Amino acid sequence: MSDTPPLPPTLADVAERAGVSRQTVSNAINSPQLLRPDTLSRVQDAIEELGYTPNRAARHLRTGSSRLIGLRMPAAQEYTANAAMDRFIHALVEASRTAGYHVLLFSGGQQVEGVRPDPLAGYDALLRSTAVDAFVVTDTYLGNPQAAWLSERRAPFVAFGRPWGDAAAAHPWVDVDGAAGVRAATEHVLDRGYERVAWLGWRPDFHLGEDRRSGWEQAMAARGGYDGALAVRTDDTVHAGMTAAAELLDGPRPDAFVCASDTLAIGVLHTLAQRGLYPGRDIGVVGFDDSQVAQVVPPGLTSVRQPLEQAAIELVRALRALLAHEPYDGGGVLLAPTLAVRGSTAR
Amino acid sequence: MSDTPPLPPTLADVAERAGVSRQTVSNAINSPQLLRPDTLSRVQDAIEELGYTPNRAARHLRTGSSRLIGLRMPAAQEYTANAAMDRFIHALVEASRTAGYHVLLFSGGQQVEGVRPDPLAGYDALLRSTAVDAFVVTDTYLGNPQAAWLSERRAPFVAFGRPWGDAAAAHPWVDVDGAAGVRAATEHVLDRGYERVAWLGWRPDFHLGEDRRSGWEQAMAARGGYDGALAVRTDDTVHAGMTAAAELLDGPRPDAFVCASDTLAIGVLHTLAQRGLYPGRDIGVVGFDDSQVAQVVPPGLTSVRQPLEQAAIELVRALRALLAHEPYDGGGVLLAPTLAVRGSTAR
DNA sequence: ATGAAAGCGCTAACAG
DNA sequence: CTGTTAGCGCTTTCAT
Repeated sequence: MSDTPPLPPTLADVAERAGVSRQTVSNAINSPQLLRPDTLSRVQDAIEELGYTPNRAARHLRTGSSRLIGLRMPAAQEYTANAAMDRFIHALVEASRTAGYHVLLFSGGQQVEGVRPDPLAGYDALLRSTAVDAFVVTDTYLGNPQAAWLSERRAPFVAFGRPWGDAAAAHPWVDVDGAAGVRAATEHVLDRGYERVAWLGWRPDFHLGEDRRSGWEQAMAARGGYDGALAVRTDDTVHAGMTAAAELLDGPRPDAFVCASDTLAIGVLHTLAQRGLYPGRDIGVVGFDDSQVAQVVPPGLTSVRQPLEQAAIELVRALRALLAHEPYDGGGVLLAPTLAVRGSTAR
Repeated sequence: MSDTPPLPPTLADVAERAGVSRQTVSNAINSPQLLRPDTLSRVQDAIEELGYTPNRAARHLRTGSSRLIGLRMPAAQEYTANAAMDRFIHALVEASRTAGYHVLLFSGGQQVEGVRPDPLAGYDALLRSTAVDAFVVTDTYLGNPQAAWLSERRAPFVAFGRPWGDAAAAHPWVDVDGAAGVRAATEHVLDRGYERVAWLGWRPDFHLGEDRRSGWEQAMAARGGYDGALAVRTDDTVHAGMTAAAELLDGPRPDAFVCASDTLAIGVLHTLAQRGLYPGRDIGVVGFDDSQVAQVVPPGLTSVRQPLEQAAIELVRALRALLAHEPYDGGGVLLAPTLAVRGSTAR
């Protein structure tokens, strides 16, 4: 470990070995059709023998493209079941790789007690230093300034999440149809023989939550079972889910809960456990996100699963179009979720 | 969205505005002590006004440092409770940021059916293209070729995980003392009044698992309760945990389980649920990793928590020393885990 | 089809 | 303390 690593070979090294000029090597890599077959293979052999890979800094400096996509990494939320970030990041890394990109992670800076972290921190510096070619923005709730701010600076970005309520938004986006997922979940529960299906959702200031709620309402109305008293909106915590479930069970007596998140659904499971009720057999429960928690908690939590791998592929596709300066058609991509059925809806 | 974004300002722009040469601006950024206070503040004002940030590609090309740390992102393991990656990545991003680094994520390539993915894929290309300054390597089980391979090429890297059994390994590492964590967990269980404490671990070919097991053995022996029949080694799946727990309950009748992972502990909870036994009150259960699952599953799973934030800080510290070519003292950093106590060990 | 020259933005070395 | 010069490795004209 004492001496320094050998310097990687450069274009010039390859050129010398192949007996051609540096430009010819560059062409062999970037425009191979310009070379005569024999020259090309001679150069390729030299590249192979030397283990040559173009220097990214030089290429970046020259072409202006870093082949890096920026993604802001939010702090892991503990004591919730929102564990989808893992899967999304991996999917994005994979999808980026096939397009010749890597993912650069950054964070919004230290969480200071009482001070709301600046969601723009990080974006600006990366943009001005040309560290990334584009961003993938994940938290696009209404009022989040990122999209507007990035648009203003004409920074290339694609959002995972619709520009809720912002009709003026003019950036590409990919999202999952939560309403359809909840509708399918509600229909599944009704098909299983549960009748009084409650909705356990978020406070109405999130469009995302209201969208999901509409799926429940549609399914219930279509079967003639809609009852507004069966819908509750609360915070996205296990404790809030527990409390809301207890109140519903004491009031309008639902026999199933469709929830806006796995976190809320877990809250329901807590209340059932306290009352000696068994998920599935006694009360049906459905979550949203197909977290690891849903997958392993006894007896298995039925949950709406987002197609994150597909979403990542669509995001990268949109990014490539954006970076190739293809005209943006103004539309987004809406993907259909699936339902992972488990013990909590087994009667 | 039609015209191109304005080009970021360069050193020359700042120099012109401040009425100095480019080099002086560079000095103002990299060696401010060389400038006269008034010149410095004039340059700083110009930087501020123009919103200048050094171009990373140019800096990288010139200095040879990308200020990027490479981390391989493994695929999320579904149907397990091993959700610590999220937390670790965020911690690493945070720690890197304070040191002026960003994290570049890459993956080992597509998982092909039946073909074991090459753990070296990705490392080589990033190294030769000088895309990253160093790597953080996370899966350092014995027989994993990454460490040896990287050492051989003199690639700077730090491992999160000890070089188990490889006495020749000469790279910096940071790890968590699993044995101590399990020992504390076992003592906690004994203190709570459980007596026949079983060990539910992994197959013995992983040093990591044997290390954790030794913590259980030590604690049991110290209290005079050691019984080899109470130890089981199996695969790290929920199902294996279920089966092993059932067999133990039918055989040597333990009244508590200390497990090598939250995944196995969840398996125990499944078996308890099937038999109408209540975690904590009837049978104590402890997991390892303090996953989201442990945090939210009713009635809460007591679990050994790795200090990942601290680990990330130590990893970055080691990385900085390595990149500054400080002599490596040959030692590693071993961190003490904590125990998150929850309902599954409440009597 | 191949080669020569220029320059992306920055910093290290040196001159004033 | 400040300015000049050179060059990191690559790609993009433009000649040949």
